[in-house]
Amino acid sequence: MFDFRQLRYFVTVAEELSFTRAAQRLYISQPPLSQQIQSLENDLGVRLLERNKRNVSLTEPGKLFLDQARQILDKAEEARALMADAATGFSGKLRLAYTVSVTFHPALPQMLLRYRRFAPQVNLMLSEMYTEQQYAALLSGDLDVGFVRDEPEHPGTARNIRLDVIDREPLVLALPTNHPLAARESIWLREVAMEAFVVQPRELAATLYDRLAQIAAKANFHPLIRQHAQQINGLLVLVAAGMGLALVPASMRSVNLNGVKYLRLEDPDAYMLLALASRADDTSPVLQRFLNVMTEPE
Amino acid sequence: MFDFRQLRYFVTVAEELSFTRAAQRLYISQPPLSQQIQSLENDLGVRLLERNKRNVSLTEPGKLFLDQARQILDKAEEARALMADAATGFSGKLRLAYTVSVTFHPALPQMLLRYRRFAPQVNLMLSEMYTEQQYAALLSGDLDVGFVRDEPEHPGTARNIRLDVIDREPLVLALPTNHPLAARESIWLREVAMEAFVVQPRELAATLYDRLAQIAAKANFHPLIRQHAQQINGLLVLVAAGMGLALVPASMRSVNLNGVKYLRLEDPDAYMLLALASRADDTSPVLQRFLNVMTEPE
DNA sequence: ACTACTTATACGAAATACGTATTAAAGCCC
DNA sequence: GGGCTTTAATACGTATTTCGTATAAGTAGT
Repeated sequence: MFDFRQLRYFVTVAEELSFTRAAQRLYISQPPLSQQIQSLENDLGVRLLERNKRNVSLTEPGKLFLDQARQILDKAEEARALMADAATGFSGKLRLAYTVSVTFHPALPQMLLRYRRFAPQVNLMLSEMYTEQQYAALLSGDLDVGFVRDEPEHPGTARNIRLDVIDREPLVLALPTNHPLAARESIWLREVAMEAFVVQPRELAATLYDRLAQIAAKANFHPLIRQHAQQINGLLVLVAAGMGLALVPASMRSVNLNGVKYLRLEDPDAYMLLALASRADDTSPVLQRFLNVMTEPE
Repeated sequence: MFDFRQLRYFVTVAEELSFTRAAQRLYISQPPLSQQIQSLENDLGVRLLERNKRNVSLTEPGKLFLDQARQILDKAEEARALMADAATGFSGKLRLAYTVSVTFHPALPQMLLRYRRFAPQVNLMLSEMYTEQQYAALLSGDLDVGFVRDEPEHPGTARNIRLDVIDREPLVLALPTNHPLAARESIWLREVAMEAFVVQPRELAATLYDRLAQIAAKANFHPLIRQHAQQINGLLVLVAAGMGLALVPASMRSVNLNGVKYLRLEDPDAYMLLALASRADDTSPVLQRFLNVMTEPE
C-alpha cells in the first residue's frame, strides 16, 4: 500500500516537473525521491510520470492521480486540524442538561451564548432533566454536563460526580398575595413555622427539600408538607391557589404569577448553589474547556 | 505526520475495542500495535482511546477521528481502484479525431459504440480534422488518436506517427448520371483518361490525391484537375454539377446525391486504407486499449 | 565532440517497525 | 481474599525500510 510520504513526494514532483527541484523542496536528496516515486508507480501498476532524461511530464493516469493525491492529503490535513481543535476543546459534541429551575436563571442564556461564540464548532445537545436524573445520566455516559442546584458536600447519590459552583443565589419565600404577611419585604422562616408548605418530591430535587428541612430545624420546627409538584414552576401555581408556601431560588422572581408574592428570607442559610455537574473522571477536552469558560469570571 | 498504516491500525482497534484482537486481525503482535497507536495519538496531540487495563473505549475525539480515518482510507482505496482502471485503459480520457470521409464509413459508429460499452469510464472527446491536421495535433500533444485514410508506407509528414490499418476499402468513380458511361457497373480508370477530375487539395488529403495520380500513371496518363473542394462530400456536389469526375472511397455510396452515379473500378490499386493514427511513443494504457479494441476482429 | 544537466542504479548507514520477553494492573474464580 | 487469567505497556534486540553519497547513463545545447 502506498504512503502519505509517497503522495507528498509525487505531488511535489508533479508541481515542479523535475525530480531535482522537487527533492530540494522536500529537503531530501534526489535518489530516494526517484525510488519512492518508482515504488509508488510499482504499487499502483501505472506509470505516473513520463521522464525522458531531459524533462518530466505527467502521463494521463498521472494527472488523474495527482488530483486524487491532493484530495487525500487535504483530507488528512483537515482531519489533523479537526483533532487539533478537539484537543483544545474547540470541536466535538457536548450533551448538556439543566433543571427547570435553572431556565429561570438570568445568567444561563448569556453564558451559553458566550460559550457558543467561544467554541462554535462544538455541537451542543440540550435537554431538561431532574437533578437525580442528571446524575444517573452522567454516570451511565448519556450526559456530559448538567446545570444543577446542589452542594459539593452531598452530591445526590454518587461520589463520582464533580460539582463546580458557578453561582450562589438567595432563596425567597413564595406566598399568596392575600396572605397576612404579603405586605412585608423580608421575613424569617420561623415566622411561618405553622404554615403548610408545597415542595418537589425529595427523589427529584433533594437539595431544595433538604435545605427547607435544615433551615426549619435551625428554627426549631418541622415544616408541614401539604402538596407536591414535579416542576418548580408548578409549586408557584399551588402557592397562588393558596395550597401553601414555597421556598424557591430568587431567580424565580422573574415568574410574575398572579397571586404570588416573593419575600426575601433573613435566615443566613437561605441560599442555594448553582453548579455544573460532570463525571469526575471525564477528561474530555470539550468538557474541560466548557467548565473553564463557565467558571471563569468574564 | 501520521501514516496510512496507523490509520488502519486505529480503525481496527476502534472496531474490535481490543488491542489483542485487533493485533490478531492485523497479523502483527500486540506491542507494535500499542506503539503505533501511541505514536498516532502523540502526533495528533489527542487521546483517541481510553484504556483502563481491562477494556478499551473511544474518546469523543476518537469517535470524530474514526470517521475521518475511514474516509481517508476509503478515498485512498478509491484512488487505487481508479489507477487500476487507468492502468488497464478503462478510465481516463481519449481525444479522438476523424476526417469527413470517415463519417460515411458504416463501421465507425458501431466500433465507437463497442468501445464505449467496453470502457464506459473513458471520456471520449471527438473532433473533425483533416488528415494533416491530425498528424500535427498528434505530434503537438493535442490529440491522442485519429481516423485517417493513409498508408503506413508514407504517413503524411512525420515518421513519429504510428498507423494501424483497420479496413481496406475499394475506391469508386463518381460521375454525373448524364455521363455516357453512367449506365456501366464497373470501369477502368483509363477509360476516363481524357476527362476532368475534381479533387481535394493535396495539403489536406495527400493520400487520395496521390492515389489518383498513381493509378493514372499506371494507365499512362496524367489526370486533368479542374476543380478543388475542401471536404470530400463537396467533391460529389461538383460531380453532380458536371464539373468533373471524382475518386472516392466506396463508403461514399451511402451519399445518395441526385445526379451522381458510382462505378466500381477494375484497377487493382483502386483501394484505400482506413487507419488509426497515433503517436508512436504514446504508451498510454487508454490508447493501447483503444487500439486493441479497434483492431481486434470481433 | 564536449559540456552541462537530469534521472537511475549501487551500496553502505541511519532510522524505523516488528517480535519476544517481561511488567503492571485489573477482573474473575474458587 | 489470594491466586489465576487477561490485557495493555515497556524494554530491547533484530529485521526491514529509507536515506545519502558516489556513480552511471542518457539527452540537449554549445
